[in-house]
Amino acid sequence: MYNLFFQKYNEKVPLSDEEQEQIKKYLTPKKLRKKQYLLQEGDVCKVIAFVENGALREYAVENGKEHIIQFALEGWTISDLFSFFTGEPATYHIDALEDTELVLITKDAHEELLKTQPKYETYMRLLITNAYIALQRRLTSNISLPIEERYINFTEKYPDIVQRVPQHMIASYMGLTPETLSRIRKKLANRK
Amino acid sequence: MYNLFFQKYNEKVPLSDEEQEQIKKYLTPKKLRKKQYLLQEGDVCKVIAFVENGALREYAVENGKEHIIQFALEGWTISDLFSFFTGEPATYHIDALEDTELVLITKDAHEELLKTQPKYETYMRLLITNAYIALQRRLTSNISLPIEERYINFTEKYPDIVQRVPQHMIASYMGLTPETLSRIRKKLANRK
DNA sequence: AAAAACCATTGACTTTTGTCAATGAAAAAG
DNA sequence: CTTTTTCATTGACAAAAGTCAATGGTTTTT
Repeated sequence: MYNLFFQKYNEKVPLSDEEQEQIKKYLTPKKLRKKQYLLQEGDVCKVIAFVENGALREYAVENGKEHIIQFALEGWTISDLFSFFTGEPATYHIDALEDTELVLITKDAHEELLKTQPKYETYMRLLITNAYIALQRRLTSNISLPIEERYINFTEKYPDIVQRVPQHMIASYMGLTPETLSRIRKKLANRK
Repeated sequence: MYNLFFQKYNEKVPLSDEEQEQIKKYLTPKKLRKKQYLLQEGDVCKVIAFVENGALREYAVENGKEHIIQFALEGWTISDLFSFFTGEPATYHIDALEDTELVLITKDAHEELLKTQPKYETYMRLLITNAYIALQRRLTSNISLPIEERYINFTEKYPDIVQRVPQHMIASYMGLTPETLSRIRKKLANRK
């Protein structure tokens, strides 16, 4: 059940068996059906979710339109960290794009782990550092690259997302309309 | 010299006087003249820099054009974290927009502090968490809000940047040409 | 198995943004 | 103090992206 979670954890911070057992006590498994919400805007985000299996999206709704800010496939972590840390209402929705298995760290578990498990703080620090770096690179390519390049980079970096997620959601993630993305794909196909 | 640095540090993680003295040993002060580089693309980023005084920008160059990805005024922290943590060549430039006073944490200092000062890891974790949340909100508004709103939000959130930084740099930060930003400002002025 | 919902593509048209060039004002350099 | 350099604005035009509407093919639901 927690295989992938601990595999990724150990890649960042090697754990002894005892430490692993200790941490396991604080984890909560959860299954989500396709289209089911993990978080709705306005609710307080009470968990950090690790994806063992399946796919999720995180998105904001503005003027009735959905703007996807993140996907999460197996091995990824997803949450509304602002809401999680401040206790303020969430500004994002998170829901499942496929039937999904999650490992949840609740806020209480998070705080206990920080107190009792020094390696958990290191894990969190590295997790967020990596997320920050990835986000900064995404923002940079958003600002500085032409859309064709951005789409090519995306398909090369996340071929699994391209396969499993509808194109209009990828358009949303890139800040485009579905029509525009469709036309860009056509242009790229003709290049060859 | 390190006043603001420790003020911000204590806001995140309260320190005893001894801890503060201990940390001080690892810090390096540095002054930068306007237009001077802290980091050039291709070099390895060896420091995390805290701004005691002055202003910096971090930017990528693509097709001969500068794309600003971050500003840093006093109280802010700036670095190319990807390069800093991996030792790979930096993909960004950082230079001073005004004469600037910095507090540097070198890579060696960083690693020593992590080993010897538990509160330093907490400080880093919180620092990066906040940076991540801010970046995610910026990306969200980039994708989901019309440019007028984005500019208004920017001026409300960072009035000091608007005052101290040339407009064409703010345009760059927003992913626009200077002409477009100028027209947006005109449109907003006429609204009233 | 049939009906409904979802999805990608395309065309015609509108709106937004970028590009190029010119101007005048302000700031920096000598 | 004078000369450059930098900067913001504007106009005319080109390119890019969005909007609306329609089509046909999938997939999902019943």
